[in-house]
Amino acid sequence: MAVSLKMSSLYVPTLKEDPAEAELASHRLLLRAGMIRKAAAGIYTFLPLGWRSLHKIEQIVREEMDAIGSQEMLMPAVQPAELWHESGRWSDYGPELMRLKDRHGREFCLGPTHEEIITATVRHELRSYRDLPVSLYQIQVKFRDEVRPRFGLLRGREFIMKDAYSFHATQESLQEHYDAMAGAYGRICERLGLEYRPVEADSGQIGGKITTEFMALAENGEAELVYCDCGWAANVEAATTAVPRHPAVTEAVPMEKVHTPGLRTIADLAQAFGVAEYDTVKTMAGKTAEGRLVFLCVPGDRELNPVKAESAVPGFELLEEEDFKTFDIPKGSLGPVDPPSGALVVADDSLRDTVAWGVGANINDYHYFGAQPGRDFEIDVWADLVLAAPGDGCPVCNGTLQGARGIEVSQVFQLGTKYSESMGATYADEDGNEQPFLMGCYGVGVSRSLAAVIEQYNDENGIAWPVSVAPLEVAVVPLNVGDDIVWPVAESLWRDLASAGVETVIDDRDERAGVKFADADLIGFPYQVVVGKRGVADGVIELKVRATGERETLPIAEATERIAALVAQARSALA
RNA sequence: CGGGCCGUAGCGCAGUUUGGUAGCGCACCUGCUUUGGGAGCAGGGGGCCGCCGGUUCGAAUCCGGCCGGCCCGACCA
Repeated sequence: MAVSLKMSSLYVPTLKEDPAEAELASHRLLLRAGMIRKAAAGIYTFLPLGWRSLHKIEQIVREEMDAIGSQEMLMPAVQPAELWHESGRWSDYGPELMRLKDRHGREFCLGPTHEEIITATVRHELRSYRDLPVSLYQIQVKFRDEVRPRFGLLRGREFIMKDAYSFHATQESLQEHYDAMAGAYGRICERLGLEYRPVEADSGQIGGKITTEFMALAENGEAELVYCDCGWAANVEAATTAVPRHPAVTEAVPMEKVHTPGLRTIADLAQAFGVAEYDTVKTMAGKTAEGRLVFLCVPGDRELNPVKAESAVPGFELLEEEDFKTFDIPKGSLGPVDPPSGALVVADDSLRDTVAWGVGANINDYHYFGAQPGRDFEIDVWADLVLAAPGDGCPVCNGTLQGARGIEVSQVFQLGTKYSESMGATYADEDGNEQPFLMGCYGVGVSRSLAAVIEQYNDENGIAWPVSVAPLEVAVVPLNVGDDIVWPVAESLWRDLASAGVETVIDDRDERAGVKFADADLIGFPYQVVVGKRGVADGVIELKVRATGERETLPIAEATERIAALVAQARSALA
């Protein structure tokens, strides 16, 4: 017997009008369909239907975790400050870490993630290489005090996450589990019905991390990514090898100084002189942690990737407005020729073969054309600096990259010994020597995934759930509740479907047909069974498939079997 | 943290410029009619106009402070 519910007694406060605060489809529809309500900025209550869908996502995650041998547990949401001091993150994490004190003045934080707790838990019990590997996970509420919560569940402060942590003696073992996790994450996305890409992700300030993000493709996604038909994909910030689409200028010409009054941008410059933007070179100014001035040269049509800039120049930061005054350099006319003394000049690898550069002259309102590296100026460091973009060549095959936006729904990480070393979590290896654990961590944004699904599955009428995440699978909609012919037919269909193992709700409210149809489409029940006078008189009901809008007339006698079969088929397609 | 905007009934909004004691639509309650795509008519209930202070005979409206929210950016990932 599966779930059978009555609309009349379900707490589903649907809204006819769009809430003013919601911009994105997922946010708007979660509110309108009565699935969530806001309690404070970035903090939401899950109402019964929202909770049902959320729970289904959790269950899928749980099954996939269990399938690769990770074990479920539960850690505290409130964590003592001492552990965060040990790892160094009490000071490193910044204001996103929500800190609080108990009545005795002891310091705690709300867990934004659980590396500290898990490492502290395990370090006393896992003593030998014989105990390894171990993989543990939990599904739990997390808190990050986001500067600017927005987009409903996509960027909340309180959110539900599955986080897993693994401990290994060898890199091979870590790699093996990491691969298993990545496989599980792919299956989770598939079972949620998400169109997704695993992408190479930002390796961050701490180099050498191996990490993959799973991106649900969405117009409104926060992340920009590039991908190729060959299967390679990357977050633009992390795409290490952008293969530019424009050839180098290989014909040397004399350097020429030109007056360029008022031309501050590459676009202005290119237009005024009738050249392409990629035939100029853009120079961005930044500084090192020590305050040394840095010039970064990229092709005129390209954006600088700040993440890459930082790996080329440790501690790199772009200049603020005041810095331009401090260094006394003309914003809009910067270039590598005669740079201010002491400045470090870095140029993008893609400019190596270009011999005629159109660059700023470091004199207000003047530029040089035809400047040649080695003849007219020197480059101190060559590095990969540009932000990858659609149209670039694929670094693995001969293809051309395409662009997309995505929502990061999950990420897998090889942490190495970062936490085990700082927190003294070691085991005895085969020779009896103490070694820090090799660790991996793996997160799935559960509540965020719910929003991501809706971003991909909605239309002008509401949500059109994939059956695996729908709060309920079938809605039986009797058009006239009081009718003594219609009602018994509807009620027995409802009971029979439930007996057949289908999650079914009956809309027993004394509402007009239009209201019921509108709510059913808004909430997005995948299959809607319309029972009306007209049909029942002919011995039939009407089945509507929410996703496609297709309608089919079925004899009452065959309806249960047919619908149960359709649901079963839809389930197995996402199993 | 910068820039823009907003807090008036459960929701969406008008009223604020020009001060005179609060209104519209939806929702809710009652009755009648209606009943296959968000019904019609009639009647009704619901407001510390975000909070505090000031100006004034009188403040939703003017002034100051605070709180909360939304959008863009910065930040974060």
